[in-house]
This record gives sequence, structure tokens and C-alpha cells, in this order.
Amino acid sequence: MNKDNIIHSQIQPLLDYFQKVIPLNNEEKKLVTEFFKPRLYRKKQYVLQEGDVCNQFNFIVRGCLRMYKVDDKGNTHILQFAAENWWLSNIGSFHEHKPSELNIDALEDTMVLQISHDNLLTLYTNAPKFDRIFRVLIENSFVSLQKRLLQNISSTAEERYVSFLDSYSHLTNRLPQTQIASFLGITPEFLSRLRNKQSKKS
Amino acid sequence: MNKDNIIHSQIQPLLDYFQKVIPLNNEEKKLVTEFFKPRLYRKKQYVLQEGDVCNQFNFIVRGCLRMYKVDDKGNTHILQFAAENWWLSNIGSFHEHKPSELNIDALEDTMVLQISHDNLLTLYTNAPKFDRIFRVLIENSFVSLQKRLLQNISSTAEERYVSFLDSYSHLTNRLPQTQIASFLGITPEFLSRLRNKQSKKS
DNA sequence: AACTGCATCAAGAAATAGCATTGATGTAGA
DNA sequence: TCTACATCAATGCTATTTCTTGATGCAGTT
Repeated sequence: MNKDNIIHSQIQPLLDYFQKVIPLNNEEKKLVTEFFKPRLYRKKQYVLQEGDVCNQFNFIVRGCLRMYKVDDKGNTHILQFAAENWWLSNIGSFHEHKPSELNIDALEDTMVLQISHDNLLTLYTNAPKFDRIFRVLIENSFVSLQKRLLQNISSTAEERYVSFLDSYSHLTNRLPQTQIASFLGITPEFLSRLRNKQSKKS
Repeated sequence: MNKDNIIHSQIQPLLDYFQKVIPLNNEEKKLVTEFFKPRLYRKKQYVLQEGDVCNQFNFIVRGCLRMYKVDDKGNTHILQFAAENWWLSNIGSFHEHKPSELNIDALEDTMVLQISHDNLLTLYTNAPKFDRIFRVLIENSFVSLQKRLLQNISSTAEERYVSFLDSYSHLTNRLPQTQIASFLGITPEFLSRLRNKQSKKS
């Protein structure tokens, strides 16, 4: 399998993704294939490190990433997980070219397709359809973020955990519980006790 | 410990290294401290990934890196290990700004001091002494590379292994044997048999 | 004052991943 | 046919990561 084949084989999930939002013509497919570059991140590797500017918009082909903040005490707080067919970037840092306060790293070996800031602008110019596609994409992210915030300020850890199980059922068996705890904003120990309680219920 | 202290504490081994080649004056030490940035790579993390341009020259403060090529069959061939007080970069990619065919990654958590291509040029301009220092450095690398090549085309695996033990005695206990095998160009199984044979001899 | 919902610390147990070894078998070249 | 290696599969070992549990504490209700 030569390099072109490798790229081609990775790009398909992204084309499929776009296709579902709005069908693409061949010219547009070509642009996508040109501008998005596959890249492999290995488990624990940083995709974006605090202090660096986020210069790539990432689409996950396979694997799983997390975006998180490390607070003054050294505790990590996970804002978002992203697995197959999801997008992940620090949008603030990406658009304003500012150093990121957040980190992104790989929880598994992860293949992403990335487009640089410049190429994304070129893509918008050459194929305005992508303006809409990316608007939809951001809107979706926004909605789920809002939902999560609302839940965070209104629920107990147990409720949040149950709801997590519901929303992320495809991830619960893939993620270590330390990561889930960090996402829920509780300690791994307390999560362990919640789980214990849950399993006794049923 | 604030950031300046961290940098300062990491830079000393590099100053010592230079000092051994040619003594530096304070101005030159200041330049080194300014231009070389410490960076931590975690085990398995890429320092340089195939396809990217090598834009940093790396000095290893602690830990261990490897540089290798992945062939068409997916086998990896290690060109070089580098531990404390060694340098490692893809010099070809670095100087010609060309995408690298080689990968560099960390076999242990590794602290490096890196200087960017631009800053290295500035350093040469501001302190021509570094022209000489880096010439010496490259010459040394060249010589050991030549030695290794010669050995490769003229020795059996067993001879190469014995010679490896001799040259890299400080590393043999730190490196997994899979890595040593990949460096020697044999399979881990065959290395295991060689070792077995060796230990029966003595 | 007692109870609920969480945190922290320490210790172990359990699960997984990575590594080393061995046996069986194969092959190319001297 | 012998030497110097490779490949594949199985197994055991070790180290690392993850999960669980107990003990203790504390802030905010009730």
C-alpha cells in the first residue's frame, strides 16, 4: 500500500461524514482530499499542548481524544471526549491564533484528518458549501456543550453519571474510569462507589 | 519552582557539554540559554514524525530517543539511539527543510533541549564559535555512522551484537531487546538465541 | 447534632500490555 | 547439507495501569 492509498483509505470516513450533511460534487471531494492530511497520534501523545496555538481542525477517523484543562492544583478536567467521526479542536485558540489554555491528547492510538487554519479559509473561499457544513458542525457542538453545562449545574454526580452512560454508551467500555470521573468532575474513588451502588440496584 | 528555574536547571548539562568542546564566555552562555528550549517528551511520543519537516535540533538532557525508518512491510529499522548528552535530529530534513522519511520517538520519558533552525542560524551569526562546535559534533556523528555501516556490511549478527554491547554498554540494560534487535537488523527471537549462546559461553 | 454528598490518602487486587523465551518449521546461499 | 538467519505460535513473566475498598474529613443541609 503506497502513500496515496493510505491517504485515500483514511479520507473516506470524512467524505461520508460530509455527504450526510450535504452531498458534495467531485470538485469539492477533491478539495477535501487535498486539504485534509491524515496523521497518527499514539496513546498519550499531545495533539495540542497548553501554550501552543491550535492550528489544526481535527476529524477523528479512529481512536479517541480528550480535551482538558489542568488547573492550578494540577488536577485535570475533561471538557470533551471525541471518538470516530467527531471533531475536536480548541476553537477559541484556532480562530484567534491565541495560545491554548487547554490540552488535547490521545487516549488510544488515534488517526485524525487535519486541516490547517489557512487551508480551511481557502476551502471556505473555493467551496462556500463548507461554510454551511462547518456552521452546522459548530452548532451541534454548541448545543451539546450547553446541555452538558446545564446538567452540571443542576444535577448530582450520580445523575450526571447515569446521563453520561446514556449519551456516551459507545464510549463507556472504552474509557478508563479515571477519565470518566474527570469528565464528570468527581474523583475516581467516588465514581467507583457510585458504580457499586448502581450495580446493587439492578 | 517557576519557569525560569526549570529552564535554568535543565540547561546546565548542555553548557557543560559545550564547555568540554570549547570554553564559552558569558555572552555565549546567554545565547545558549535563550535559544535552547527545554521540552519533555513522554514515552512513545513522537519527536519527529515521518512526513513532517525536522525543525529542531535536539540535545538530550535525560531519557532516551530512537530514530528509525518504517519500511514498506511495516518493519522498523533503528538508525540511532540517543541518551543523555547526545544529539539527535534528522539532519537532512533539518537542513533542507524537506519532509522527513524517518521517525524519532521516545523510549523513555525524555527531556530535551531544542533549538529551532532559525535560531541556530542566528546563533552561528552571533557567535561563530558554534560553527566549530557543531562541525565537531557532526563529524563525530559521521564517524560513528561510518563505523556502524562498515560493521554492518562486514559482520555477522553475533559479531554486531558483541560490538553493540561494547559500544553501548550504558544502554544495554535500559533498552528492551526488541529495540536492540531492530538496531542490529535481526529478529528479537534470534537475538534471544544469540544471548542464550553467549551466556553459555561464559 | 446527625446526615448527605462529596474529597483525600493509602493499600491491594485485578486486568492489561509489553517483553523475553522457546519450539517448530522454513529458506537462501556457501 | 550446513550455517545464518526468518516466521509463527505458545507461554510465562513483569511492569504498568486501572479499579476497588477502607478510613477519615469536611461543608452544607436538615
